[in-house]
Amino acid sequence: MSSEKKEAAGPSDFIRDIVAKHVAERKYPQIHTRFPPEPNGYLHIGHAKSICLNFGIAREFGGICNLRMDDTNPTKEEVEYVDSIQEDVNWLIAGWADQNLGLKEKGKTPEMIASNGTRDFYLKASVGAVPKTGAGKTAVEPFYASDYFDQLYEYAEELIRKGKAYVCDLTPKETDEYRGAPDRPGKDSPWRNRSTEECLDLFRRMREGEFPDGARSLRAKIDMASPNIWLRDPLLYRIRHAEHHHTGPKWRIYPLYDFAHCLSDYLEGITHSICTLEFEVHRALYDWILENLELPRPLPKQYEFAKLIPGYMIVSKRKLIQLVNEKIVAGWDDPRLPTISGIRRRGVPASALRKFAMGVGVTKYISVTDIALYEHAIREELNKIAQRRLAVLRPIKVVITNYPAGQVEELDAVNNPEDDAAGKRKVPFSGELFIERDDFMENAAPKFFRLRPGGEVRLKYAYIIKCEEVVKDEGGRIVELRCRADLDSKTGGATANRKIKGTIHWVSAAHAIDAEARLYDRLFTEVEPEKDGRDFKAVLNPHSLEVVTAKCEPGLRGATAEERYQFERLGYFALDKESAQGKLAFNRTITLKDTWAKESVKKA
RNA sequence: UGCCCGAUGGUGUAACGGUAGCACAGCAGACUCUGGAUCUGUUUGUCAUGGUUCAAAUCCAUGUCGGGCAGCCA
Repeated sequence: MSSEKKEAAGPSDFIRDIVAKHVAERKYPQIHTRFPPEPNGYLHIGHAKSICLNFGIAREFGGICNLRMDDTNPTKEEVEYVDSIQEDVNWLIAGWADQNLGLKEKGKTPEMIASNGTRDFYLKASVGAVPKTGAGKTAVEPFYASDYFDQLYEYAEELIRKGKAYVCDLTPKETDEYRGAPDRPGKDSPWRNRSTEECLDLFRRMREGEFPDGARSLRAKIDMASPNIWLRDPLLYRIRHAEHHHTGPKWRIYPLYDFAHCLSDYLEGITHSICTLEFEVHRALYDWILENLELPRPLPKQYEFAKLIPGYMIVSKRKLIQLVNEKIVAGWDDPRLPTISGIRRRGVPASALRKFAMGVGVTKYISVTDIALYEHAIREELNKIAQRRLAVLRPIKVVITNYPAGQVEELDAVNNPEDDAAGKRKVPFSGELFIERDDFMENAAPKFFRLRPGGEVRLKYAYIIKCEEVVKDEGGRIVELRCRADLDSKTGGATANRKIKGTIHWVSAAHAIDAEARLYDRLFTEVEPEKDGRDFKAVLNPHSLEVVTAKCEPGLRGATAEERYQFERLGYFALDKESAQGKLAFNRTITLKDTWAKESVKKA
C-alpha cells in the first residue's frame, strides 16, 4: 500500500483490522461505537485517545459513535462533570467527526420494539447534531446509562425468572469471604438456591426501598469456582438510598457496571464496545449476561486496548482531584493539567491533540509514551497556523545611538513564513527598543550568535546593530545597551544582504504594550511521577509556572482567543480566558525547539 | 504457587510465513533575517532457548520478564 493510500485509509491497528473485516463481511448494517465516560471527573488526555479511537472508527467506517454517560453510581457523579464532558468531546471532535457523533432526543428512553418476533428495547441515535437548545432546534443530549434503569430492571427480573440470578442476603464482608481468592475457589452463597418467586419478591421490595444499603444484593448465578473471579456470582444490583444526578430520587437500587454496560451497549445497538485492558477479565461476564438474556438482535462485542500513559503527567482521577483540591494547580482547567480542558486552555489545538492521540497507535502493550511525541504534534500543528509576533519576555533596553531622535518607521513583518496567504503587518521601529536579556552576553561563549560587546546582530525585519557600550547601575546590573545601527542594512536596503550569524527579536520601547505571559512547563520532574508508589508531590516541578510581564508589539492589542501566536524565537502562545480589555494574558502553550539551550547545557 | 493478557532500537509503532519499515528523540551536515521551519545523511531493535519450515518478528513448545483480576467503583 502506498503511503498516500495509507494516509487516506486512516491508521491501522488490531481493532480497526477487526472492524474492517466485519465491514467486508457485512456483519452489521452499520458500525456503531460509543465513548462512555463516568461523569465523576474531568476528561483527560487518556480519554482523548479513547475518543479518537471510537470516533475515528465511526468516521473511517461510516458509522456512529454515541456519547454516553456511564452513570450507574449516584454517589460519585455530578452534573458539573456531565457538562464538562460534553464540552470537551465537542471541542475535540469539532470539524472532524461531528457528523458521526451519536446523541439522542432530550428525555428519550429506549422504545419497545419487536425484533424477530420477540419483545425488545432499542434507543436510536440521532446523528450529525450538536447539543442545541435554541428555539426551533431539536434538543439533543448524550445517552445516559441511567436512562435505561427501567429496562435494566426488567432484564434483571428476566434473569431471575430464568433461574440465572438470585437475591443474596450476605453482607458485603461475607460476600467478600465467600468469593475466595484468585488461587482458591469461592463457595456458594446460602441464598443461591432461593426460589424464583422469593427472589422476584425480594428484588421488587429492594426496588421499593424496603431494605437498607448493603442488606441484600442481586447476583448472577454462574460459578463460584470459576478461575475468573468475575464469574463467581458477580453482583448485578446493589441497594443505594441515594439521589441520582439524572434520575433524581426514583431509584433505591442501582445496577453495577458489568450489568449496565453490556446492556446499555445492546440497547443502543453498539457493535464494537471498545474499552481499556483492565476490563479484559470482565469480557466473559459481558458475554454471559447478554447471552443468557437470549436477546433477539446481534450482540455487541467487547475489545480491549492499552490505555495511554504519557510521561511527566498523572492522569489518575484521585490524584487530579488532589491537585485541584489542595490548590497545587488553579483548577480543573489549569493549563499544566493533562485534562482536556487544561490542554485546551493551554492553547493546544484540538487537531494537535488528535494527531497525537491517533499517532500513538492502538495495541495491547502497556507502555509510557514519550512526551516528545506529544510536544512534536503540538509544534507541528502550531507551526502551520500560528501568527508570528514580536514580544520580549525579559526586556533589556537598547538605545540606537545613531538613529534620528523621535523617528519612527513602520516596518514590514511576515505573519507566517509557512503560509503566504497570512500576509504581512506593520511593526513600529524606533531608536529605543527592548530586546531579550538572554540575547546579550557580556562574556559570550564562542558559538553564541547573539549580541555581545563589540559584536553585531540582526534585528529581525530591521537593522544590523553593533553593541558599543554596556551601561550598568551601581550594583553592576546591566540596564542599557548602547548600539550603533548600520542604517543601510534594513531589510531591502543597500547592505541588507550582509551575512550576520544571529537574528533577534525586539519591540519598540515607546510602542510596546504590556501583557502577562504565563510560562508553563511540565508539572513533574520525573517521567513517571508515581513510580514505585512514590508521592507525586515530591516530584512536582517548582518551575512549572513562571509569570512575567512581556513587552509586546502593539498589534497584539487585538489578539483573540481563537488565534494562535508564535512569539518569534520564544514559543507558541494563546490568549487566556482571563484576559480583559487592556489587560492581556497569554499562556505559553509550548516553547520552540531550542538547539542553543541544548548546546549550552552540553557545554556546562 | 489460580486465571487472563502482553513483549520489535532510547520512545511510540509497522511488517499478518518471504528485504525488519515509519514517526519521535539523538547525532552530523546543508539552508535560513526565528539557533524556528525545511532538507540531507546517520547511530541504535525482533525477550531467551528449542522446534516446524526452503524461509520465522510472525507458527508451536518451554522459560524469563512485565501487566491485569479477589469494590455492593467504573
